[in-house]
Amino acid sequence: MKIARVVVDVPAMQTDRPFDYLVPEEWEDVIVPGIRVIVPFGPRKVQGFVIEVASASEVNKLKKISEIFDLTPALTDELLELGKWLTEKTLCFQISAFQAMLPAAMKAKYEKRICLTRNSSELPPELAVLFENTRDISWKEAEAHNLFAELQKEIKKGSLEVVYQVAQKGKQKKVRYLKPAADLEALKKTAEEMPAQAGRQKAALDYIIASQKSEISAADLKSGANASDSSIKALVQKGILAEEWLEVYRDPFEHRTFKATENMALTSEQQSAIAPILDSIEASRHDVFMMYGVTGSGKTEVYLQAIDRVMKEGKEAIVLVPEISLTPQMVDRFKGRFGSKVAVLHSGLSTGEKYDEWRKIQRKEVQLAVGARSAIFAPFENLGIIVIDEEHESSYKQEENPRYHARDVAIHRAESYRCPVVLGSATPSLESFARASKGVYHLLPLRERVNSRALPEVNVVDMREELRNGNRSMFSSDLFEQLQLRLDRKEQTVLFLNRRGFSAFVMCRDCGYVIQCPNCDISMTYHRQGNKLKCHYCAHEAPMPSLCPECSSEHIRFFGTGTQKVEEELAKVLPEARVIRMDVDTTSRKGAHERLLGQFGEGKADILLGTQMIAKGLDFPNVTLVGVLAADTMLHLPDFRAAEKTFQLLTQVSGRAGRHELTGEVVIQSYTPDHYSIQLAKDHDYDGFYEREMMERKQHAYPPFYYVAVVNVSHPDLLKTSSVMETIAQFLIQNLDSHTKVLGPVASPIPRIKNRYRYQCMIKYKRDEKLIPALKKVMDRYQQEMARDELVISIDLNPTTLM
DNA sequence: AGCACGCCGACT
DNA sequence: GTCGGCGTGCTC
Repeated sequence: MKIARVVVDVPAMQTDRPFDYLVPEEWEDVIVPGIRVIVPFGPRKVQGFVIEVASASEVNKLKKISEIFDLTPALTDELLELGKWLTEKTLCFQISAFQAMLPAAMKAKYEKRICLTRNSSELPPELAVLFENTRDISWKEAEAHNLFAELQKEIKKGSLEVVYQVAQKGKQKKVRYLKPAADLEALKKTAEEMPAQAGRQKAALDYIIASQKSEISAADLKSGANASDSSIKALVQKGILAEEWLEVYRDPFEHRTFKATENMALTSEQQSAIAPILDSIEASRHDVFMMYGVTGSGKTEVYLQAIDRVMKEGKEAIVLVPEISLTPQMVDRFKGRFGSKVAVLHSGLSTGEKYDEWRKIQRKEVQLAVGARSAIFAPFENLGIIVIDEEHESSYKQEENPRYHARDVAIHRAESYRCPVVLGSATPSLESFARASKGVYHLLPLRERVNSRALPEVNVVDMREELRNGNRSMFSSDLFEQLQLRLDRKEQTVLFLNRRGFSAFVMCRDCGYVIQCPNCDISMTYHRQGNKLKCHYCAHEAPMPSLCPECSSEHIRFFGTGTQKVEEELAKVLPEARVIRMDVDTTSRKGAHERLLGQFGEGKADILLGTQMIAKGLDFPNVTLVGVLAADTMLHLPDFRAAEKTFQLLTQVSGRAGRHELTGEVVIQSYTPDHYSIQLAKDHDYDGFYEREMMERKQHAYPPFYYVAVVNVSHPDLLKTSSVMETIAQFLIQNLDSHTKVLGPVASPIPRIKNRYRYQCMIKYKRDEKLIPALKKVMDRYQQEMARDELVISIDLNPTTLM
């Protein structure tokens, strides 16, 4: 008998290995690597992935696979290999890697039920009641009745049985279709012979005949022929129509049309950028290209034409975009060029919609997947190119296990398919640009804008100066004048507020007391709606006090600037301006994003005010002014990428102005206007920034000169946390290469979240063979404590944030 | 992760 | 004597 090696859906260190199962003979042909199965595991049943089929096992008492979950493998051989690679690269469980590669709808759902084996009359009366109308009840229901002892007795006796059900979270959507049992001619005859009182039924048949279709959905029949359920039922019962449930895709773009576009003529610069890409497509060569092009230099057109070539060769393509729901304009461009050959995967879709888009890819009904980070796992089997737009974006790094970076996954997959990867950005990450400079990646510069428009002029305003001149408002006189000017000229403005690390905290002006979350060492954020305080880390809420809890002073109020406050302020100083505010509060509802942007695009507002989410990809011709209210808020975060992130953000935001005929201007307000990241962003000088920042990184031994790994420890007890971290740090110092630096341990930048204390230590290394084994050993050493105690240890190789 | 098994304290 | 508390270890 054949043996299947199965990785079970139990994310724990002890079960992070394959278990062997017997393959029942009738399934020998179906059970192949990548198939999901249900297997008995201890007393229960769990889902598992078959990763290998063998002919012998070292274990002698094997159990049989109980059920098959897939007819076609959920994971291709390539993805199975990729999963193994992910496991090693990110130190996650194999099962977590597999699950990360599949849509959430495919995750298993478990239910424990109690089932009647014989007759309810055999049960004691208090139990018999529960099984009066049903043969099985859920365990939870039984638990609620508090009849444990009785249940246990009956289970032992055998009149009741515990069953473990395994299902999938997401379902396929099915729609009822009706099909004539005979051919059309016969149907015509049947319709004519219909008794006179069956008018509705005849109408339905006539409608089907007129439609000329061999099958018709029940919904169509109801609305088109005004047929009722009863008349349809009658026709089915008479055997005239046959009922059939067919799978349909949920279409997230049902009510959208996309304007078809054709390849555009390329500028000479675009041509020299695309030539080497086409070359490596033709030669089936794996190359990584760093397409470094200023905003408006036409990167997307290059992607589109390279993809077009790939598709003409019968191959497939993946395009990653930062967070696609933020840039409907991007979807439009791909859908416009490739129409129904595109699957879109992004967070704005429901799990069901994502599942359907994924299955289009699996069934090879599309050749292009456009999506956010996880779209990198699109189950294509003949990839011809992978494009990562805005390559520097931090959202390409997953912040939960498996902590992978989509760029690394892309390069690994492209190696297997011997196809090119194109990284595009106006502000490449230092890591990628350094590789391009060294010749590891091919640099493709696009230095001109397609429409030859000059980049917008950027003014940096020193807010300290404003304060000295007696301007205490959040708008500098320069920004205010410019705003006024746009209003007069009927042009639009984008106002950007970077809220990170700068939300509205509440402080007492008399004693300086700042209200903090009782569970987290972080100040609470003031929310205007409901006059409430909220903790952004644990969602704890508290009413806004009218007196200081510390000194009972009345002078307690909120500081800092939120978008709501800016909106109020705008209403005061520019009452005639129409403002659209975009932040978490106004965009939480589905489709709110598109709606608000649509309104702004139609000119229904003068000012678009928002947070990070408006920094990306917006392209409105009438926007001629971009204001950045506080440029330096994230400059002071404890993060070695702070300067890089600031530069990227400012450059990106500036790119929103004057993209078309009208020239644009940018006003950046800052309390540290001389910082190089701000000054160089003002001059649109990426090369200058790159050189300057590389010096900093070299001096402080940060990436790209060193790799960084961070070990995080958290526990409800402070002493426990620090002592575990200390032990780990000592162990690492003793067991790593002598060139490797172990820094810390220190308390994390946010020392406590949800009543758990947090410590971390940073490892800087160049090449250290001992690192992964040492980290594995650490996890191994603490696995028991992590399972029993509340200890959590997490490891992030190449973190993008240290918070 | 679940779940069973097993070894100690406080009860009818 | 037994019920049930949770620490320990296993799952093909």
